[in-house]
Amino acid sequence: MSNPNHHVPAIVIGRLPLYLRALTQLSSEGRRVTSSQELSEKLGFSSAQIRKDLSYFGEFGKQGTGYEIEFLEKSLREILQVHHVWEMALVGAGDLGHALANYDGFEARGFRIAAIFDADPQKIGTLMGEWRVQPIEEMRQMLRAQHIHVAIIAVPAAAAQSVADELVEGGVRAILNYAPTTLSVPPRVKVYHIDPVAGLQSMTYYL
Amino acid sequence: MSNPNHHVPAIVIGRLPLYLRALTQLSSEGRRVTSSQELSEKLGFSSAQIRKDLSYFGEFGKQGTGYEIEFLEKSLREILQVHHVWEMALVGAGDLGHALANYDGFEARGFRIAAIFDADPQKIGTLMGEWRVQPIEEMRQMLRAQHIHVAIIAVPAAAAQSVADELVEGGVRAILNYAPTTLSVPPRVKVYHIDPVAGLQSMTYYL
DNA sequence: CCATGTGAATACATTCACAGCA
DNA sequence: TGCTGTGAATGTATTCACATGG
Repeated sequence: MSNPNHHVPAIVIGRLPLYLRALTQLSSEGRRVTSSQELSEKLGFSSAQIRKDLSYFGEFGKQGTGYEIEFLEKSLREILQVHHVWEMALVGAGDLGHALANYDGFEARGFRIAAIFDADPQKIGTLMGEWRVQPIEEMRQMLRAQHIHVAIIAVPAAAAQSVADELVEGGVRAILNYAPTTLSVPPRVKVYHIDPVAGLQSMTYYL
Repeated sequence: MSNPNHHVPAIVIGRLPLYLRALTQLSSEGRRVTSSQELSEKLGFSSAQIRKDLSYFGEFGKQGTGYEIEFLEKSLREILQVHHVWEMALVGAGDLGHALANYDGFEARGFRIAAIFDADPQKIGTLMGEWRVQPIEEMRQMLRAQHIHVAIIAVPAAAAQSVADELVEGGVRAILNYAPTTLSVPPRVKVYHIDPVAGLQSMTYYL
């Protein structure tokens, strides 16, 4: 199947960033060509799965040879739309917000923090990394003015839903949610939830 | 199926922490009883799925009534083995490590940081939250001495694999990995990987 | 000959729909 | 009656295995 106009399962989309990450690592090691077999070993998915996943989007490999790393990397970046950089709003200037503001891994992978917001008057106007913390009251209009469509929620659980509502009002369509609570948003808005404790709990089951 | 000695799919285990989180929220609101329907609305899974997931472990509800929240909460905590608190090692005293050290959401959900390690001589001996940063050279024996089986990796990608190797040597069997790289560990060791950028990339696909 | 790309087969997960019981 | 618990039915995902072509 090489018709890109076909429905691609969400679970496949979720693996593409991992393929991309592995390819970037390989190319940083100076490698030029790889195979579904090698990626399989690095990532822990079967080689057949990798080939099938890629086949949803076209034919990227050469039979008998494998995949040209740079080409596949570029293709995946375009598929995931991270060939250009997305400006993000970061909401929450606590410890987590601070760590995210200082994280240097965003830009190379397609994201950049454009503004930081918080509700606490004590924090507004202070510097966090290279940004000055903005009042959340101004968030909606700034999102609109700067055409920001991606945001990170790093506020306590109790505040997360109202922040999400504001983000949606401001035109945000992708939310990375660090608050340990389920958000309700319109269907056009995507939410990716990060809950480290849930991850830990699902491991202790096996201990 | 009410025989607990049956194989439970990993995907089911992964949802239990979310059920638990929702139940804790409900009970903190003073609620005593809930239903698969209500949990379904709060969490976005179908009610049939919630009932079937729970049925792997026994019968927790009353027909015609629903689930007694406190009882189901307690049962899930026991299934996930978070009815007692796990001591954790945190490796990496950077910004992320700092945020994790100050995070107050671990303890109520079954985890506590017991020690923080770093390789940077500048950081060793300094205070981070309530902990003094320990040299990574001493990590292995401290893990053994304190019977620590759970750890968090919050170091740069380049250092993550060697940290993981040390953790495994020290007897750790569950690793929460924040480094953007795949770890290779023996099969008895569980790894839960957190990659916020991968989450963002899987959302921008849809924008 | 080697590794891709892919239909077909298998395995797994979710939903349906209803019997059974408070 | 109302909601659980669960076999059966359906729907999805993964793996198999091989034709294809560099």
